[in-house]
Amino acid sequence: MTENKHSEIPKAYDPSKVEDKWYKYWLDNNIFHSEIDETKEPYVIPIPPPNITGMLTMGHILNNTIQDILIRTKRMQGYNACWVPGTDHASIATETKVTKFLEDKGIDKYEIGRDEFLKHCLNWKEEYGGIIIQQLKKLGVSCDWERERFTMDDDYYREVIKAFVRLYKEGKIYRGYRMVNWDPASRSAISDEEVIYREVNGKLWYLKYPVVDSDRYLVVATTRPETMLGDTGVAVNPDDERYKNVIGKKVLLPIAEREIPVFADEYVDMEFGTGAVKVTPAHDVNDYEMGKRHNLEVINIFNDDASTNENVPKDFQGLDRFDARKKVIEKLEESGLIEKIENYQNKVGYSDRGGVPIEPYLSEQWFMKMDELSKPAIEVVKKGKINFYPDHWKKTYFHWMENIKDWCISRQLWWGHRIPVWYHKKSKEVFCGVEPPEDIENWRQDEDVLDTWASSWLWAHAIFRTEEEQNYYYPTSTLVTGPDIIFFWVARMIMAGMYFKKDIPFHDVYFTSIIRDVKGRKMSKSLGNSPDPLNVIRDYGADALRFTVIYLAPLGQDVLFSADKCELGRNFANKIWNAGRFLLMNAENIPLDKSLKEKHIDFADEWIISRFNRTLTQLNRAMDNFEINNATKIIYTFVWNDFCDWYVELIKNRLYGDDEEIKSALLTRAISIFENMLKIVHPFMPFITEELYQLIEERKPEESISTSAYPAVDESAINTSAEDEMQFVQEIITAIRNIRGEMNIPPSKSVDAFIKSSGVKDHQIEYIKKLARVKKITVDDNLEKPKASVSTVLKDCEIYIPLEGLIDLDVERQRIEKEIKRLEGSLTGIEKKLSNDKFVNNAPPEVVEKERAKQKDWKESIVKLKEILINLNR
RNA sequence: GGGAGCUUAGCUCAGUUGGUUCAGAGCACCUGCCUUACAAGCAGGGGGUCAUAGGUUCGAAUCCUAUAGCUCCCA
Repeated sequence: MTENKHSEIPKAYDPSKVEDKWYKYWLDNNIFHSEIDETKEPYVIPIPPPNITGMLTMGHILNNTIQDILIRTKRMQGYNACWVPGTDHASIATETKVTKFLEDKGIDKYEIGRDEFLKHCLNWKEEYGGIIIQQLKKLGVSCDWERERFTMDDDYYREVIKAFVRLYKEGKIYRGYRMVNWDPASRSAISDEEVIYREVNGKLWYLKYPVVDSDRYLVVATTRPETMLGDTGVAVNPDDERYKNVIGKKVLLPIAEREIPVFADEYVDMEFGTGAVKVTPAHDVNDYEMGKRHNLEVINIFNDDASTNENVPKDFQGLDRFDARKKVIEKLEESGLIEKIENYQNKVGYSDRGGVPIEPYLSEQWFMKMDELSKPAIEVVKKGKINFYPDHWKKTYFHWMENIKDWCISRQLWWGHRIPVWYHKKSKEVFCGVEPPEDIENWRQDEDVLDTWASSWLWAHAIFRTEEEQNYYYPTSTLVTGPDIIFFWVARMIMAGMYFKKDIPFHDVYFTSIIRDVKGRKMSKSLGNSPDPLNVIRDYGADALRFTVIYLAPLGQDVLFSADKCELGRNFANKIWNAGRFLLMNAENIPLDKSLKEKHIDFADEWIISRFNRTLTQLNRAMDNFEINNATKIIYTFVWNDFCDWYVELIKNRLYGDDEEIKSALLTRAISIFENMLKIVHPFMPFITEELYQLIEERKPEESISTSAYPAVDESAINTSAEDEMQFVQEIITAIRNIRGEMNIPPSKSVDAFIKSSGVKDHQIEYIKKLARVKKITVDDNLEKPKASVSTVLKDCEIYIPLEGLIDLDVERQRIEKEIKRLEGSLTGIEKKLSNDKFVNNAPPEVVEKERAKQKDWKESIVKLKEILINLNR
């Protein structure tokens, strides 16, 4: 036993005194580090690398808590647990941030040039990029920090380049002049997945285009009047009677003063606007396709920042696209060429990162062919080699995979993996290689970098540096991530795994909930509704936050979170703390003796051991099915209801008795059960459990609960008869407490009880006395109801509490009548059922039997209660 | 337009294979308690036609269909 004075253990658990100490201890003892060990099965989690520009959010808390619970459980279960942490370089986000950072200092990115800018990026990463990692440590996560990776680490960088070169050489990557989603803010292309559509209240302008050699106008409706400067045609539906006579004619495009053709195309929707649409091949995907079909001229009117270029009339050049819109409208209005303006709601694509509307823009980009890459990735999920939790995400996955389009992987940015392609300055030869061409002075490297996801899609294997490590740790075990990146990352990682490693990247994918505020709104900085997790940890403790957030997060459901909900976890931590405090304080006076652990066992001990093993069975099943939320509830119920509410109370009689050996045996056993309980709580609440584990006895310096053996289920300890007996005793105690409550008898006042039953055994009586605060209990199968007593009827058991002078006959009558009414209601239901031949004949015999037994019990109880009612005045 | 998820106590949510031990938990509420682990606590209590309407079944919160409302994804 340790020398600590347990009576000095504070009454309330204070996480701030505990958490940092144990995190340091775990790191100092290298408990989270994994090395190849062929004798052990690896269990591996690749962290979803947070963005280096990011700060810890509640989403990260949930996500990483789940990962930590999984990895800590497996570690204790003897797996070679390896959780690889890291960050991703977040090309656009970081470049935007650093550009802004430099601007604030008066430095222009384009003036200092690429190399200088990249130095600033690295500096910025050194300074700020590790913040989120430091924040994560406060949560207690057991990542293998020695393995921390960054998507721009030299060797990771090389992996990305090697992957590009291989895909290029195998014909999976090509360069093409295409219409892409252009983000004018970052002046870069982005992928389809990075476009988010927002409903906006816009306008629909009806523009009048004069028909050449005629006095009529053709009216076109558009949401983007400024693009008219790039119109090169007007389209109508071939079946549209209204316009049959203008097909083949020309209209004079206002402002630009250009004659453009009117043509027919099936694509045109007769119902939209006037049925005639302006066609701008350079700035609309559908118009581009139409333009190709009809050989229209393609006039690009925008620079890469979406300002108007030299292809528009002088007065209109150099304007931002929204200023250009104003000016076009003004000009057309002056000329009387606007028929009308309607309010119009439509969806506009915005850049996920840049936050501005994207511009469909023609440019030279690099693409990855996805059709063949997707096939094996679809297979492995279909065949169940990879499982999704919740399973229904498969549908979303398949839908996207089966309609997959080529992936635009080039970005016009500097921060990222630069495309390993060189163009010969004279011969225009193209070279692609991991190493640059030898006569580098004759070559010019492609300016673009790769989409960040084209680096992080290699994460599951590229986090391991050597071939041996990849062979041992890959495929990884479980990926825990948000469903919002199912396409960006999960799907692409599966494709990368199948392509580069010929094997799945992970076996299970757990899709987490989305954390919202109490009103169900998404957490956002602008709303200010996102609590800072570090403040929550400071106020409630990391364990409380972890437990609460998991308790609130059922699989596949959103979580409505506010910091004060952490009282749940804090109170639970305090409950565990005080249970430990109780046991340890007793251990100051009662010597512990492990040789006595199996001695002096009575049914209460058998019951709690049985309950523990049953709980463990349920817990294991929940964890196997990734029902982590359910797991917290199973643990909570056992700890609070079974162990604290009942078992701790049940052992007090014996613990305060005279038999020293029994006391020793009992306390040793209780502490041993408590210690096992701590172990199953530990993955959820690592700090408090380590603290208590270390207080229980002097441990060796490296002996942590984190690496202790997880309890195994002992089937033989599951004892149904002890559980039944305990349930009977609990019912009696609850019944007496109920009477006390209803009769307003304070706890300080003890009562006597008469129990008419043949089922109550002598050894149960002391427990009933203690827990129901009864002074004297008389048990007799034939006893008469004592005078002036309150009664209650249980199955095979009547209880009388004499309360001379305290009984209000009306209250007592009402109490009994209410109980009779309740039972009669149940009885009516069951008798209806039993009188139905179809039920009796069709239902399984054991169900019918069960119903009959219930019917009998309730009938008997009603008879007894009625007797009591009749004799009430006696 | 296509798809996914949700609707159970005042609030937030559990409820695995249909069977009155399955109508539950936490919070909130009411009553009584500072009972030598814990007032961040203990004991007791009230509260729900399981969104609506049909259907399958001996039996439906649970399975099917339709409707309404909310959330999200894709086009």
